[in-house]
Amino acid sequence: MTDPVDRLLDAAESGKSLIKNRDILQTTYVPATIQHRDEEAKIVAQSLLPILKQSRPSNLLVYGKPGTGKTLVVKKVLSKIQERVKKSNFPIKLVYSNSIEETSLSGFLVSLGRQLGLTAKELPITGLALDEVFKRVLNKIDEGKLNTIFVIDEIDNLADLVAKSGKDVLYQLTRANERLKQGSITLVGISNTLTFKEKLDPRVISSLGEEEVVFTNYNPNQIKKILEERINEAFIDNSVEEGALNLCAAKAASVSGDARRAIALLRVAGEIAERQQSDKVKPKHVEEAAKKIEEDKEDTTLKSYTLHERLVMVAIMKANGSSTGEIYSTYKNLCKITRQEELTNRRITQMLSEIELDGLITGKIIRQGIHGRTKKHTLGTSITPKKIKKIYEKDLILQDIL
DNA sequence: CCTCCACAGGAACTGATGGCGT
DNA sequence: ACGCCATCAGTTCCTGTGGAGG
Repeated sequence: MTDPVDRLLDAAESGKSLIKNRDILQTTYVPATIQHRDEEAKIVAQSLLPILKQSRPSNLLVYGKPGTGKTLVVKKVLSKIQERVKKSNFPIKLVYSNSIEETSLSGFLVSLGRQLGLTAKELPITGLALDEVFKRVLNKIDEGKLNTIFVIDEIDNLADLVAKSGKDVLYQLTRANERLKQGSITLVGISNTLTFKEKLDPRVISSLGEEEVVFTNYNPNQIKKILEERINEAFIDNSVEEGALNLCAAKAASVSGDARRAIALLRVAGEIAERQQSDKVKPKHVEEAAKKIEEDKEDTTLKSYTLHERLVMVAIMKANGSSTGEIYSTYKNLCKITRQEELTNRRITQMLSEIELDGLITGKIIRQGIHGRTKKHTLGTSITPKKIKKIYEKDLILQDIL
């Protein structure tokens, strides 16, 4: 009469684990060599040579779709340069920031400052004028005679923030060297789109785009090779079926050529296979993994929604396939039942397009002549009413309307 | 051919929040 | 204590639009 938990743990203990080194399957893991990217790595290194020679800061722009290894290559090259330069009296300070994680310009600048060693006291998250934050960051560099390399990932996002606020932080960054008596700033911008330049101030382009590197998409064969290398290191021998490997590569390549996705898919498939006590990772595990990743993503976005976003989701669920106007009145009804103050039409329209961006619903503009123009909103195929109910059933306010 | 519907979606504003500097 | 500066969710006001129906 064993406890079910014990039984589960016993099984897990005695069961073979297919994965021998989990870290290698993390997408943040930097492999010893980055395959198929020698050319690009060389260009990156080349354009950063001036720093190594201590002559002058030089900026660089890197393009490539997500999962093409651009960030990895840049990090790799930079850490090599840093290594070489360590012994000299010209140390380099690496600062990496991913703009997608920052919702505001000051947040971005503060994260740069923090990495330079400014404490919360010296550089508070909020309360300071942008110019003041900028000044403090520059002071730190000046005082410490720091030679900094700012790696700005997803720089497109930052460019959007700049455009929205009208504060030309990027321009100031490119010109900051003129304000520094000691130390220097080198910028490495990483962008997902080739067209993002159009969004930038031409003065920024001229100094930031001195050098450019383009990372092309991986093709299925390259993805397969990348996966093979990781499999060799992370899995025990002969534990991934050829068919599963091919499916991983094919799935990732067909969507985007995104190697990160392929690796994530492989990892989850491996975990599923282990849990099922399978002795090998099989194609069906990959299928299940793809489904699970998708569902997990949906669940977390659904959970991240605010009360009114949730109300809108429920409204769409109740009036699946109807127009903005109909959804709005359904939503207003729900507000009445739950005794919430209703938001304006405009805000709901905006929420609808935000939810669409999250991929949970699809909107289709339809024109009905004299009956005007509207958008029909439909739940995504994998977003069932059942799923929404399950996730929101714990929400006390929503209980009555589910 | 013109009109006019039912919204889409941009822009500018508001008010709360929050912490700094003096 | 008070003003300043920035962010954020939300509001107000607005202009734009393709085609069915007259």
